[in-house]
Amino acid sequence: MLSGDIPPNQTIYIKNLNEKIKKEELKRSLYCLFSQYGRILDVVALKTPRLRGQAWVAFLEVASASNAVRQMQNFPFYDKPMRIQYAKTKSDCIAEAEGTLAPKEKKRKQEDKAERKRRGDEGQQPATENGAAAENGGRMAPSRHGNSNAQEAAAPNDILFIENLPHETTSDMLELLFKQFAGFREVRMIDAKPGIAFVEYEDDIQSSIAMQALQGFKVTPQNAVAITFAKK
DNA sequence: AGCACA
Repeated sequence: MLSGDIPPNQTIYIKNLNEKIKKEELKRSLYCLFSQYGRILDVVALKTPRLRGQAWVAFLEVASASNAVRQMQNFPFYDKPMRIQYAKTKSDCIAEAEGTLAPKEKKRKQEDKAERKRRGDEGQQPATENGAAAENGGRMAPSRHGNSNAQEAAAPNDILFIENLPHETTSDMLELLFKQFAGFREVRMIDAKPGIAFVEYEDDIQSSIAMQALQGFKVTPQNAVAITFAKK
């Protein structure tokens, strides 16, 4: 398989990320970029020597991860093509949601060994863990509009396709809305096709961020816009 | 290249 013989997983593992990007920004951008494929439970990125340039994005559904692996393969992100695979193991946030989060003793492997070596080592005791603590603080908030796209998702595009607009909408109105996001280029509408529009950005990262931010935005109480990438 | 959850 292209995905390198790793079985499907709700979490994707991304490598070849630009290591110059700060951790928080990287996580936010990954969240924006990938939330088009479905609900994201968590984004993990560490800057330790062994883990920099890599990240994990945990989805609620495996189908989302599968679409992401295919569609975003080699996507140029901060000038470097992303290499995406399924993660090899289950994310803690998912185990936690399933109620199967392992007690946190056997977690570290290398550090564990190092520590044992350092302190002459003794027998291990199965310390009973308190499984009742339900804390999910500090995690990234899930997307408000659950995007359960279990099927095909359009490939990223610097042009967005906007639907469900009121027929009175003008391109000036849309420009007001979309130009608040970086990289905005222009709005295009077609007289013969009311209710839709195309909005162009400088690149697909910018357009993704705008999409994420404005997805489901209510232009009127009856008109929550639906945004997808335009077909190439 | 590198598969974690501080």
